[in-house]
Amino acid sequence: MPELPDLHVYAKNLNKEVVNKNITALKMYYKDKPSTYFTEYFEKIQNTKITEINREGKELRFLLENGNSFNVHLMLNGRFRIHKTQDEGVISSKIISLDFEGGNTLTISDYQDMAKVALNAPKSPVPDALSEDFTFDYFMMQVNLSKRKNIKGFLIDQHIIRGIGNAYADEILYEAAISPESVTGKIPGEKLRDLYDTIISVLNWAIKEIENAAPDTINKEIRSFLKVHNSGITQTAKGERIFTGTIQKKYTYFTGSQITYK
DNA sequence: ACACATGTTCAGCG
DNA sequence: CCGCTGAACATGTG
Repeated sequence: MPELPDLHVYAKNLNKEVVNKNITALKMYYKDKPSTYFTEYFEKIQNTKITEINREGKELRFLLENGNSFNVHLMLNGRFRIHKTQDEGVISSKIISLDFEGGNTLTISDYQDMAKVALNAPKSPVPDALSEDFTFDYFMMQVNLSKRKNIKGFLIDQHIIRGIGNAYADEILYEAAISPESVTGKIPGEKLRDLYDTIISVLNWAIKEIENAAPDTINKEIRSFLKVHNSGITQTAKGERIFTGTIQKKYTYFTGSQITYK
């Protein structure tokens, strides 16, 4: 559920809660895996400290004082919680927990069991949408490699750009006035420049909105400020009627003011 | 009570 | 090879 802006805020707030506290115990709750599968995790994550939590695409990377790291991907329904260690029994669908000195525990839970943890994951070569590596030249190179691809499919493809999901793809395309049914290679050059700039501005705008609405959150879904991808409204602030439909297998919100290039 | 919400991987088709 | 489609995962929130 969370996308780049949500995860950005979660990472910032998790830093405030768990950095520089000794990890006294690691607990892993995976089913269908022998306990030896996780021996390495226990060796490398316990009795050290988290020094920094960074967001990379839709994952958070936890850097440890002993030089190791682990990545967390929440997938559709994963959730971070911080609670008293003694309250672990009331949390259901646990994936992994880290107990900290002082009596708090960070738990990642997921009722679908899809959230992923990866020890010492290699850095992805694909640029994050808000990283310096995501340049206009890179963006145009990828456009030229995917000329026949649907533009919404292009934006949410994590092998092209990391971090954009279903909701923000709709917001970006609305703001850039490009229909989600457009074909990437048919969009004119100046609109591609707009689109590139809009990706960055919409994501940064959303981070600010979420920080204002929920300054300390590590798991809330703030979506009510979205201009089109919003089930609570039937028209935009400009009075455009909002249509919905399935595009690229994803439930999509759009308006008639967005131009289709195909 | 019920609509709505999301990401990834893999197999298969044209 | 490229791009699209469906299946599977399963329940919380308002």
